[in-house]
Amino acid sequence: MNYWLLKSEPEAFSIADLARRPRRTEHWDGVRNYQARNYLREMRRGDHAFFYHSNCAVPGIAGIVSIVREGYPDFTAFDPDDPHYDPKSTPDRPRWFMVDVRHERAFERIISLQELKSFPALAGMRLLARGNRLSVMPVTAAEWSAILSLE
DNA sequence: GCCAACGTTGGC
DNA sequence: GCCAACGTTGGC
Repeated sequence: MNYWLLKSEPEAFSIADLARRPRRTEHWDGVRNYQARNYLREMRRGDHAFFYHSNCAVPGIAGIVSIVREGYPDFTAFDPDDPHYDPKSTPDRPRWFMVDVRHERAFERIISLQELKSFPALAGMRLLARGNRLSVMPVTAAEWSAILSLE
């Protein structure tokens, strides 16, 4: 099993929103960055991911989701009315992909970015790299368990 | 709201 | 293929 981190602005879609979806499952759409897209396509059913809240009062990790459907074309790219519309992505030649994620659990508290930064075991974490803007990224098994120990 | 960092676009 | 201009991300 591999580990990942997925960013979302909670004002747009939070971990609580995911918990309220039917079967606590939703597609993870709107990724429009090639590196992030490639990571989405590497995800396998049963992989786990942290749900990270970005661009909000207390940015940090809010809980855990699992991958329940592997990469398939992101249909929001085909919709001219969608904010993530991309005319260069077509059903015949889809450029962007998404996965389906299921809510596993929300943490009792947000493990804040500030706290992650202060934890030496996480010094090399991709999320904390200078200037990092990726919204989908891998997490190592060591980082995963270190973060769980902070909970 | 500011702005640093980064990715993408497009002229050449 | 270079690189300036532009748009976006996301912490603060």
